[in-house]
Amino acid sequence: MSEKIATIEDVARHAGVSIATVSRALHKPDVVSETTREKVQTAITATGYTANVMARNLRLNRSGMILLLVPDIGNPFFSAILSGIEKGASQAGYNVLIGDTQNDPEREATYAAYLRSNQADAMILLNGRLPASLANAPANATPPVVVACERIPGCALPTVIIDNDEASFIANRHLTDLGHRRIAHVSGPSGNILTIDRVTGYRRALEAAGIAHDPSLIYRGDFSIDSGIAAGRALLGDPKTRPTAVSCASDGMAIGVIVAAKEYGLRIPQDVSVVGFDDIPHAAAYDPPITTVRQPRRRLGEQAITLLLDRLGSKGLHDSRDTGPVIIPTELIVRQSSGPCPTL
Amino acid sequence: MSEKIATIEDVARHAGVSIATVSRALHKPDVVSETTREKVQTAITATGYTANVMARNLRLNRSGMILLLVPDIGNPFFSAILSGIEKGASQAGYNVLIGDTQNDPEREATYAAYLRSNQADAMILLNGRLPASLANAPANATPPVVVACERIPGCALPTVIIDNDEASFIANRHLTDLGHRRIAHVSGPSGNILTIDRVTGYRRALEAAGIAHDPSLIYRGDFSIDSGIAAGRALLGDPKTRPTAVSCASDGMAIGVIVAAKEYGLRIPQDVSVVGFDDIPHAAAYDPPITTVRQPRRRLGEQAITLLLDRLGSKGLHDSRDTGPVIIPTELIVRQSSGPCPTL
DNA sequence: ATTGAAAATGAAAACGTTTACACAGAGGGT
DNA sequence: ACCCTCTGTGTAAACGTTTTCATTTTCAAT
Repeated sequence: MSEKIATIEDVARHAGVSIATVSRALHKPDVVSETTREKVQTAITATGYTANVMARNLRLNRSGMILLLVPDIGNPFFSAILSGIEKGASQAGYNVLIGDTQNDPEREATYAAYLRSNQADAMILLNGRLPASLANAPANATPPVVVACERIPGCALPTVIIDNDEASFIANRHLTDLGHRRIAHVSGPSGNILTIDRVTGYRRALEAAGIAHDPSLIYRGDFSIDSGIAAGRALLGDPKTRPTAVSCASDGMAIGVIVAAKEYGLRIPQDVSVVGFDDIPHAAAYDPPITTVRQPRRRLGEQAITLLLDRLGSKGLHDSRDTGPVIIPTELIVRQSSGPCPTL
Repeated sequence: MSEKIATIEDVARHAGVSIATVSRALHKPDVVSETTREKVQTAITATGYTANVMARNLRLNRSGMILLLVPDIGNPFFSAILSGIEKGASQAGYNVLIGDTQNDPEREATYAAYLRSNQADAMILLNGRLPASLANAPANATPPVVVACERIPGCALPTVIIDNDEASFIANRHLTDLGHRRIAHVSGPSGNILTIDRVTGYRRALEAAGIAHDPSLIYRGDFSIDSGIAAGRALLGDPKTRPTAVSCASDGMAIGVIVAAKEYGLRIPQDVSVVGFDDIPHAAAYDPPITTVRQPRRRLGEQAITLLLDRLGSKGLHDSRDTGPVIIPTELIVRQSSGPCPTL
């Protein structure tokens, strides 16, 4: 009595037609006669038939799966991006398989192999590193891969990013505009392209204001709250060398810097201004609300999947002559963690 | 010159053996002779062969996919749970397909159909609702489904949860122990089982302290920061009726309540104590650091996948006589948002 | 009636695997 | 020499679809 699952053959037998007709009734209804279509329809409901997707995919040589490589699902930063991608993908009939790479190149390679083994039709990279198997792709037929979130230097794949350099420039210019001249920067981990671009923007802004670069004012964090606390303690401990403003490469680190500042009894923004990056939901609810660069993460995800679907839609030869990356605009959100430079 | 992908047949031809032997060399190495194994091995590297997973899955009638239904990927609350599940699944050779249901029963049904159509071997429910197709499953052979995060009343499926009632009881007893007698509760949306259980714990704690229940002290939120702000404004506006403590069903709402309290110039915890729920990373870095119930989310995910893999491992008949849900212990983390009841 | 095109259907090949079955050769015991 | 067991391999059948191609049916125009 073990409920065997119905196959297309069961439907065919039940409807008194061939399996080919059943298949056609489902996928090319216009080519099959009204009456048979109905017979098939009733047979389907009678048997409770659901097409075996794997068999179909084998035949069609596709998987209906889009592979999404993220460095860490646990990081809420990616949540909204995922959400945007998932929405677009499911509208187009694709499923999104999320691969958590933990920044491990081996895991990245494992997942990238899914493309070859037909487990995925396409891939979106959120982790800013190109799996080795893609690195030496022929230039005239790029694989169906889109890079999002972090640009990969020297990589011709379609890319969607924000202009980190410019966004950081604007955030730091906001501080120089407020009269600050001793401005520290808490960056991301070294090697990270985000880190590099945001440091560049920071330095450009200071230079534009005629401020000499002081390497001791750059603290290397890792985007986490804890590293922000460490940065704050390191930068704000000595009243003699203390900057009057700190720009951070993430909101989490900005929060950490503020926590450390409060430990020293410093008031934000009267004694020290702090700006963050990303505009996570908690930035607005913090005390004080944090001035930050809003990064439209959902939009970024949507753009990425749009780019990919375009790519998949137009089957055929694909030139890697890239039209340049798609740039999602950012916005400086001024809240109360930044204010005029205190007069000494 | 379009790089055709190598099949098992290419390997066989290249190695001068049959495809059966190639397959065996890969999956049952002990049954094939040393020399042929080597020949096959070199042939594989020579051709760059990767097995077509879809063909294998069709043959084996499995998908290697575990479907994970979440109400909203965009919600960082789930991030750590996902992460725990993903870890366990990938160790066992499964992939995790995340289905974002947006709390839409139709989408839930769509995804649940994946089980029938062989797109997924098993399912984990994080959304606290049983898709209709599973509701009337035969009692002696439950489908390979595990419920996590929210228990589903009257559902015999394997379940892993925290004891929300008891956790909420302990959080609120913490407040009564501090001498508070007028304690408000900011709950989740109505109908939600988490809401119900946490309200129950709240009421039990007050009752245990001999405090009469006052329905006007329960405010219905939706777990978000904004709803917490609204709750705070509603509860703390009138000095005459103001509670001295507020317990919240999420950390986000606790943050919102604190934001509102500060608007009224109230000090935390001198004027009003606030406790949260979940222990999200931001709870510890808030000002003041928030007393809350730590929910080991990663552990919860790990338990869920463990349960599921057990279930998958022991193929055969499965009795739905449930051994009762697995309960993950919680922990009250006392920080500085809660303190003694102010003497009037 | 006959023809011929158009419409509807069925038979069978393919997609790339795994595996049940059969079979050949190699020893080892009588 | 014979039989018997092992070991290693190949043949071919499945898995459930989609689709090409050929065939049948329909039906309007002669």
